[in-house]
Amino acid sequence: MAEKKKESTETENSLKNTAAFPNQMMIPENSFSTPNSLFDISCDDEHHQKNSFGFIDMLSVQDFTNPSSLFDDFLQNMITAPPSLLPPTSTVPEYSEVVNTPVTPNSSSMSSASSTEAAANEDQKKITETVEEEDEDEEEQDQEKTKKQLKPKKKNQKRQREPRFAFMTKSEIDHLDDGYRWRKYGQKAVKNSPFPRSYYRCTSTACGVKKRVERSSDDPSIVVTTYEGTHTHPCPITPRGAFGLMPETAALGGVAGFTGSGVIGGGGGSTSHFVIPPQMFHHQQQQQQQYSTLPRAATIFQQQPYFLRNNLTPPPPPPPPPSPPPLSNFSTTTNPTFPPAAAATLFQERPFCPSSSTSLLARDHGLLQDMLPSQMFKDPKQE
DNA sequence: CGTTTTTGACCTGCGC
DNA sequence: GCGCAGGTCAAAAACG
Repeated sequence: MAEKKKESTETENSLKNTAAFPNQMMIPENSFSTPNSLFDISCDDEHHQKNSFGFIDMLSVQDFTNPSSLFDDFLQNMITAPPSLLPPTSTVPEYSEVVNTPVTPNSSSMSSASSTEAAANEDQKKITETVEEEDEDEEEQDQEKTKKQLKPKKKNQKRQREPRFAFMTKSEIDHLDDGYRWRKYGQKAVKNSPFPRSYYRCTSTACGVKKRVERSSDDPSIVVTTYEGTHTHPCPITPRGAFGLMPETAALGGVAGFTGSGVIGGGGGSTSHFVIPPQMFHHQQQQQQQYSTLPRAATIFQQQPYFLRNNLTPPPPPPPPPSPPPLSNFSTTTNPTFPPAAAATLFQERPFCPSSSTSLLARDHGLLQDMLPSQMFKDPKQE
């Protein structure tokens, strides 16, 4: 009810504006419309070189220094990765992001992971500088929070930032159901955008995960969701089957509730594809093996196209396939019993696959077959 | 009646 | 120091 009210008002707003996410890019809808493009990009050497850390690049400006975050392993990989695999920072826009697989006009979606906005990036930089201080202050700050209403905060205490993870979703629904329960605690008008930004907090006690939801002023149909923090509890919605891993992975360190790239089908005809860095995902996979007896989830990453990260003009999209399986279709229809909004189809990025694409593909196939249409796994070259 | 949303006020950080 | 913008709080209202 209330949500619908809000929805309607924001939808109204959405008709008016443009221009709030200059740093965010959309990918042409057909750029990933085929399995071919979906899976081949990651193995392209040139792309590989430049794209391997696309997501990482983006996250590198995030608060991966937070020792309690799932970015720990991720960061380790970052640090230990051969320098040659790390793209020169100068070539990577600060606000790059991953966008993938938009599908249908109404239910198409895209994901992005980024620090989302200039402010966020600034924050992250500051975080990096002050992370040690923050670590020490964490407990103190919790106490501080309780007092803060009545007493002024310490001036020298910088606000703690959790790792952020943002993605864009093409959806009519602002607040996508990701399986967790959120309580709205604030709403603010955003400068240069007619759309308000909503602030949500995980309702679980002791779980400080926050979520910001705002609608892109560039494209009102796009909802930008920014997660901040790490869930410390299982997902309250525990769908059976492949998606059962969601709560676990989330509890094990998935940023703010989703475990990787995936598809969220909003109840109202929206889907969201989101992506996490491969290292992160591998970490989670390992964790899953340790903790989970549930079926594997489909796990596919999608490599981020170079042009997306570097603000380049996208190359002409590949010719449309004879009958490309609409990604949105499988994401919203292949698991009818699963809460659509909580569904997650994971896309695995494969930055380190120059010579092992076959085995990786095979592995992915095993993971993917849980939920992707069989034609999705056909080797494009065999077609 | 418990939970969630709304909303104005307040706080903080930053740029000028 | 001041103003602005983002973020948060909490009382009140709405909802189930």
